[in-house]
Amino acid sequence: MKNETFSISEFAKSTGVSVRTLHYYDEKDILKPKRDEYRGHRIYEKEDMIQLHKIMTMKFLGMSLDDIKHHMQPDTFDLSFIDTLRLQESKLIKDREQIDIALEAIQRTVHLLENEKEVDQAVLISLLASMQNERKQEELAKGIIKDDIIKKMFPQTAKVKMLFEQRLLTFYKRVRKHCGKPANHPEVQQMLDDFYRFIMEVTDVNSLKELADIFSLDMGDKENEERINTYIQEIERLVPTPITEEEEAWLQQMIIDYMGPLWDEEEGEN
Amino acid sequence: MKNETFSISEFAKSTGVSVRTLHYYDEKDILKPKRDEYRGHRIYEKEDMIQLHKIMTMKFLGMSLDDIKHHMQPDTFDLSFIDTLRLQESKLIKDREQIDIALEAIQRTVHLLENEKEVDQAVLISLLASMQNERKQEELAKGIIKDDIIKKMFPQTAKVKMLFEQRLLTFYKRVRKHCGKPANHPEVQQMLDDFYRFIMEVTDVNSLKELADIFSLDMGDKENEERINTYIQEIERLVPTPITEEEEAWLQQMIIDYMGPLWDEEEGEN
DNA sequence: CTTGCGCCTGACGTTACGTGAGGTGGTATG
DNA sequence: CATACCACCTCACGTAACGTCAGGCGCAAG
Repeated sequence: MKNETFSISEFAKSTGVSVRTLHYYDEKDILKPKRDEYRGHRIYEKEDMIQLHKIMTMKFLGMSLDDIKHHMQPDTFDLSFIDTLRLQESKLIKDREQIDIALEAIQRTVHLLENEKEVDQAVLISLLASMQNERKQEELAKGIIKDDIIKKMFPQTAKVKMLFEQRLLTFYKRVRKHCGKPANHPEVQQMLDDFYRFIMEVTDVNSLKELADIFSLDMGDKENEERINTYIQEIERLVPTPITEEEEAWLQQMIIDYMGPLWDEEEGEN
Repeated sequence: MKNETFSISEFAKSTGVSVRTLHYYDEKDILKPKRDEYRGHRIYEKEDMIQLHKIMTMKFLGMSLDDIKHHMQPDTFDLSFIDTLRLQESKLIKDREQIDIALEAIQRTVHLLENEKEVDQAVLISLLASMQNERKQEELAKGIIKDDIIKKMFPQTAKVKMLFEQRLLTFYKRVRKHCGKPANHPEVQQMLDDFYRFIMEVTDVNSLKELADIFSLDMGDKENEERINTYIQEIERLVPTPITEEEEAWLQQMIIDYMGPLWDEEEGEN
């Protein structure tokens, strides 16, 4: 029946926590050992060891000291402890998902940076911003764009995503490089050709026309117009444009010049 | 060439960050907008929007504001940015591993709590503490115990672990229940029989004897003795005993009484 | 003239401790 | 006996990234 006691430093060493931490737990009424009446020194006993292990265990599960304090009184775990565990579980799962998203974004970014020697900062930011909320973008798009196009717009595997990004990146590079040149410039033509092929991998001409119709907003449906406007605003808020307004205006003009004939051509066929 | 500007609240709304956060970034020299000379109001411009997106992106990757500040000056990402990303990556991977360990522990605990109606707190703490550092325990054991036994002692799949724990749990329950009864009591006998079978699933009689020899410490090898002592201390520090000293003493006596005959019996066979 | 709005600065609260500073009782050494 | 040192005590500030008041200013409407 040995009644072993420890001074605070002994206790700290034998449990592996710091003296300061023990002070803190005492201060916060989480673990209050007996005191030497005269000198005020803390005296830890076996029972405190068990309590401390309980604390460490709950901390390891990711619980806050406030939660822990709440579960320290009863001698057996009650039902509320299961609830707490379940809560912790879902919290941890969420955390892990966030980490997974960030990790994928990092890996994709490193990949891009390694392959392209000089990457424009604005473009990279835009891509990363886009990665941050791919899911949210997909959610938003669901009300506006057809399901089968969405599926192609948001590829599942990281590999395909990386190809996607590589292409966007080189496209923006060329926009920046050629901005200001006339539409009939051969390199501009080449750029637009490539871009068109890229788009066509994701959709087809008819769907594209549909999309253009939707976003041109010239049908009288007020409610729908509202919805589409907020959609565009949301996307703009989530993903910043990687090109300047000047470049954007130029690009828009180029696309109109480029698409015009194609449009009519298709129209003629029908 | 419209030169759009925003007040702080407009800017906050259109980017989705709080006014206080913008104040904070200004204070910390991370994002300092122009000022209205007279009233001192902050004036945000398009350029600030891009900068803020850059900040948000790096934050999303898990970087600290200090790191972010460091990468805010140059207009293109330099090589040090890749290094930072790599660093972040390994940090996130570590975090995720911790989360995985905690999640598995939670799931195993919930499983136990659901199957056993009343779980003793001390036993549960002991199990959870053990889960926290399974890897470390395994590392420690490597210097002392034979590899093939280690493999059986530390099962890989969560399922087997849960079976393991269930058994330990019921065993401790029975120890607590029968403590004090004589060795020839039928229920005690049953308990010891079950325990013996449990042990035999992990090892065999010869290895068990070896283990007993090792831990009895009666060979003169000082150095080895030292190693084994520190091993035992480490394990005791990591995993608290879920039973009282009284129960432990009783159990030890029961085991000696139980093993004695078996020992001799085997000895006689050789 | 008062009220209210949007903005400003300053300051304290948050979590789980780390890191001193300055004071006390008990012991080893000169 | 004086002194140094040790282990302990309490008090208090610092950390990261903001949230949340509190008090004050310029400007517009009632």
